[in-house]
Amino acid sequence: MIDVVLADDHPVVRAGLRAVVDGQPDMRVVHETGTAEDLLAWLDGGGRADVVLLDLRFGDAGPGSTRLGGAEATGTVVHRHATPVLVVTTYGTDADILAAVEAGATGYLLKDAPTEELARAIRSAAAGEVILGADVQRRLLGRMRSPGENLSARELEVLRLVAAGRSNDAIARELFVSVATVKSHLAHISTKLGTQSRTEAAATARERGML
Amino acid sequence: MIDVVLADDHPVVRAGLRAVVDGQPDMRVVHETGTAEDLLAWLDGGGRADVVLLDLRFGDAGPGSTRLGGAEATGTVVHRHATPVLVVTTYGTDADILAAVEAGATGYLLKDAPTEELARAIRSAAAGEVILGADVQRRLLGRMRSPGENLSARELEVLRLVAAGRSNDAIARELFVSVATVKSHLAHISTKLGTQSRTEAAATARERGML
DNA sequence: CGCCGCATCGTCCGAAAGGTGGAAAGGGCG
DNA sequence: CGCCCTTTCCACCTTTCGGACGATGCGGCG
Repeated sequence: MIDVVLADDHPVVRAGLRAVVDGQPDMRVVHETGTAEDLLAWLDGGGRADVVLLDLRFGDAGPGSTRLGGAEATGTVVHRHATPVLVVTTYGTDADILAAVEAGATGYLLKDAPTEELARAIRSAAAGEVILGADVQRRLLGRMRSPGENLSARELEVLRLVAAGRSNDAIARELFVSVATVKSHLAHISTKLGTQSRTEAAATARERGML
Repeated sequence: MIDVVLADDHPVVRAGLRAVVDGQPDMRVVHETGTAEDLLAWLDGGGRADVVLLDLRFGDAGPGSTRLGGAEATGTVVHRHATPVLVVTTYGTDADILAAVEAGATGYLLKDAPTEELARAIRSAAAGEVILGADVQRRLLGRMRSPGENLSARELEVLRLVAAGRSNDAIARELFVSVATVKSHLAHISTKLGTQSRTEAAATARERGML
């Protein structure tokens, strides 16, 4: 019997995951929670599980929230409790997936995966295997080819303003530097991202979840 | 007894909605589907329902897909079958909500709404009342102030490509028109959106969920 | 029928952005 | 101590954009 913990802040999705798990003869839900804190408290309090199903977008509500994110929760669960974490989320940007995998997630699935694939993934995770959905793997491979993300803090700052639609001049005034500096940063950014223009750089940044 | 139809392309979410509905003594699921076409076919074939729970992001997969979107499906269901549609979706941009409401949706909820609120919304929808979540109402009010979105189909097409980082020249070749036309469209777009540059227009478009 | 919105194209010109090739100052590291 | 990276800045030049006109044809609407 595989003991599963559900960690998702959407009640509906939680109910759906429960329905899938309960529909399998060889697994059951032993705990269900809507916050990362609660999940960790339960595990710290002696809770035992074979697999944790976790929404990566845990606590995504506000920018000022001090709540734990899905990636941090994943890392803590994996390292402190040696429990496999299967990340199940709705939309997956490249950065999301990478963050989950780097945090030690055992698997990554999108919520539109068929229930049968989900059940298989849970069994694999419980057995310690690393499972990534076919589309996820494709994304990761495409992602690896492009070196990306060696951007310095300053460059990222500039890139963010570019993606917000500011002109070089506006960015220069906002960062208290000259236009030449902004252009210089932008040139470096485009080199690192392999883009041809500011707009393309902004689009790429968004696509990779770097904003 | 309230007869409910589930229309969502995420199996997990569908299972969750079913669990919520089945947990209520006064309602039941009479049909469940993952595509808008199937939903319409079922209704056209004589299927009767008191409420349709529908994911707005129906068939959001590819740009080249000929599948029906959630908004179109909503409009068809409401007008052809006089059945209340309760839109339940994960992330709701202003444009999404507006599209749903304009298409005639009876209600709009986010998936992170508590199950009890969802059940209440279903009863309200079945009774013909229009129910919008508190946060949704707040968004709508803020949305009304900005004029926006009188963009023509062609202009939107151009805007999408701009947001994807294409140059005017690339867009012109992609749409089989001259660069002058692209610039003309772009000028109109910036006038309508009140933006000063292509990048700002792209940023605004994203913010308003027009992509 | 005229008017308006839409889509298409054109020219001209100035402004913005991008590319090239520097340079200088500071920090970190072997 | 040199070496590299980051950040800052400069000048020069080319490409691209954006604004300001105008012009055509089409379709809907009163």
